[in-house]
Parts: sequence; structure tokens; C-alpha cells
Amino acid sequence: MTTDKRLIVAAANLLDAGGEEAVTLRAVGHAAGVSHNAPYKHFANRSALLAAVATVSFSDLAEAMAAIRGSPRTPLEKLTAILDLFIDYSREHPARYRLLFNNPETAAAGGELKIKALETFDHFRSIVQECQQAGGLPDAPSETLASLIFATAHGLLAIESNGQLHPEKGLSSVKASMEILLALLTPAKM
Amino acid sequence: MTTDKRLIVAAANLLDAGGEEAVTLRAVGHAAGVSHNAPYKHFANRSALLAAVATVSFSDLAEAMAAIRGSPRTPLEKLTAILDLFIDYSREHPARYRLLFNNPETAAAGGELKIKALETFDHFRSIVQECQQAGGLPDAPSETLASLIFATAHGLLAIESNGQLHPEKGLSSVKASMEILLALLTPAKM
DNA sequence: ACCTGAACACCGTTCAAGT
DNA sequence: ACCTGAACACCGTTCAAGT
Repeated sequence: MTTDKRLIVAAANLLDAGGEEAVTLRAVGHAAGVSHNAPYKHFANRSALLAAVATVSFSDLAEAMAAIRGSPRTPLEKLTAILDLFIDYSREHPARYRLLFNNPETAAAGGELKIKALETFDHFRSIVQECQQAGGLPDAPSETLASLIFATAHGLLAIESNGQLHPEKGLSSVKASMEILLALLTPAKM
Repeated sequence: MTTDKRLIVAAANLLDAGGEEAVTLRAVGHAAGVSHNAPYKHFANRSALLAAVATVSFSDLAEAMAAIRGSPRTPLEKLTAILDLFIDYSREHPARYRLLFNNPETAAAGGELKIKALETFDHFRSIVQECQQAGGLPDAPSETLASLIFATAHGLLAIESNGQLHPEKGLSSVKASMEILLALLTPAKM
């Protein structure tokens, strides 16, 4: 594996294991078997290395979403699956989730990172559109509705981690709340 | 003004002006007219100082929400007003907003900070409940519904700042999307 | 009780130099 | 082309000392 890939992997592992503050260039270099400033030969600075981690992470997410999108399930099952994927990802990789969806620098990025992020969102939007065509979601621009649903999941995860979402019997509060939202949004069958 | 208050004000100003990274104890001390480690005589460490900033910020927010809650408006007008307050706050004080609603340390805090945060949320929940009683929102536990609406606003602000929310003609996208959500949630008049 | 200045460990970044 | 080690500026934190 080339040094730049090893640096990205090392940074991602440190991020998952110890949060963003644990991703020091010294630790990354050491984990990749190079000196503490070898990263500068591959990335402009620490932010650029984190952006590279975000880019590959978005790629992985987009790939998993594409698999769900192409699977033989009903649109509503796909929507539930993709929401679960997203929610599980945030629980299993909280610091990386923060880097992807809660980081001003990631947000301000352009280039490949932005493209991968938009790709990820488009898989989600497409599944929402399938649900609309199947009559399971109301008739609004799919992008607007997808933003709303995605934003709600994202926001619920945030307030859950803020301890402001009271747990409900057994079930994940976020998943339960998303089911309530989808139920409320489902057009009345005539 | 006592030194501890001056330190909190200085930290809040630095936060608003330059983001969290600008809140160094050296800069805070200098702005408050004391040495770079005088803060340690009033706060356990940098995190504790930021927690104090969060606490007074939540207090201010709760006060503004209480004013809306007690104003002579219809429940739906109050809900719109409180959502606008929240959205405007995030735009005018982005770094402070992040500290309040997007910070793992704030989330993990207890004590007065937690109390003030819950107080803020309860004003919101109460107005949602008023809307439900007026028939403008569906019949679900007010806490659950309030969490959903709050989470959606929070999430929309996040994806807007992530550049994933396309602007709509003139209006704030977040405010427009929230109106769509409320319209979709409004029970059909029979 | 409240504050200061020196000191320590750590970090991002730069630079001159090595192969 | 790729890497290393020393160095610099900056930061959070601690400590001994001052009033």
C-alpha cells in the first residue's frame, strides 16, 4: 500500500478510536511507519488529510447505499434500510460521522470530497423518489422531501447524543422517531 | 463586573468573532485584563469555561423563548416565531450555536448547563403542545413531536451549512422547508 | 482569596539536509 | 521523488511565588 493510503487508513483508525483530537500528525506518521512530518509530502496539512479521510468514507457510504438502492426490496423497505445504515454508522463511528456531517471544514470543501458527498445524498434522494412514486410519501420535490427526512434523522441523532431524546422501550429512539415521522408523512389511503 | 463574568464575556466574544479555535486561554485572559492563567482560578480548565459560556447562552435563549411563549399570539405563530429565533441564532452566532447544540462535551455535561438546556427545550415543547391542542399538529406525545420538529430544524441547518440544501427563491431554505414540514404535519381539516 | 511569570509537554508547521 | 531531524511558534496546564 502506498504511503498516502497508509496515512489515510492510520488517520481513520485514530479518528474512530480516539476522536478528532487523537488524530495528530505525529500519531498518524508513527502508525503509518513514517516520521511525524512525512504527511506533508502527501497532504498540504492536517485538514487536507482529514478531508481525504472524509472522501474515502463518503465513498464507502455511497457504495453501501448503492447496494441498498439496487436490492430487490420495496421502496419503503429500502428507505428504512438506508436510514438504519445511516443511524448505525453514526453509532459505530461517531467521530467519523462528525467529520462527515458536522464539520465546517468538510462543509466548506469542494473538489472530490464535495462530489462524493453529493453522490451519497443522491442515493438517498433517489430512494425517497421511489417511495413517492409508490405512493408511500407525499408529492413534493424529491430533493426537498429527501432533505427534510435526512435532516430529521441527522437532527435526531444530534439531540439524542445531546441527551435530549428520551429513550423508548427497547427500540432505538431515533429509529422509532423516524418511523413516526414516516407514518405522519404517509398520505392517507383513499 | 467580577473577573469570572468578564472571562465568560471575553470567551463568548472570541467565540463569536473567531470560532472555537480562537478561544485560547491566553486570548481570553488578555481580553479580560488578566494573565493567561488567571482563568484557572475561576474555572477548572478550558472546557469548564466553554461550559460556562454555554450555560449563559442557554439562559439567554430560554429567556427569549419564554417571551415568545407568553406573547399574545396564536400557537402556530408562536411556533413559527420560536423556529425563526432558533434559525436566526444559528446564523448570527454559528460557533456558539455549534457549542450549544453540536458539541460532545456540552452534550455530556450535567449540572446547571444540563438544566438550562432542558429548560430551553421545554419552552419549545410547550408551544408544540399548544399547537396540538389548537388542532394545528397531529396527536402524538408532545415531547416526541417536539423532538421531531426541533431535530428537523437542527438537521436542516446542518445540511444547509454543508451546502447540501439548495437555496429557494429569496426565502431562507431552512424556513421554507420547515413550513413544508409543518404543512405536511397539519392534520387534514374535516 | 486572587493573581503572576516561568516552566513543561504537546502540537502543527517549516526548513535544511539526506538518499 | 520521498523522507528525516531540528527548530519555531503556539497552546493547555502546573507550580512556586507574590499581595
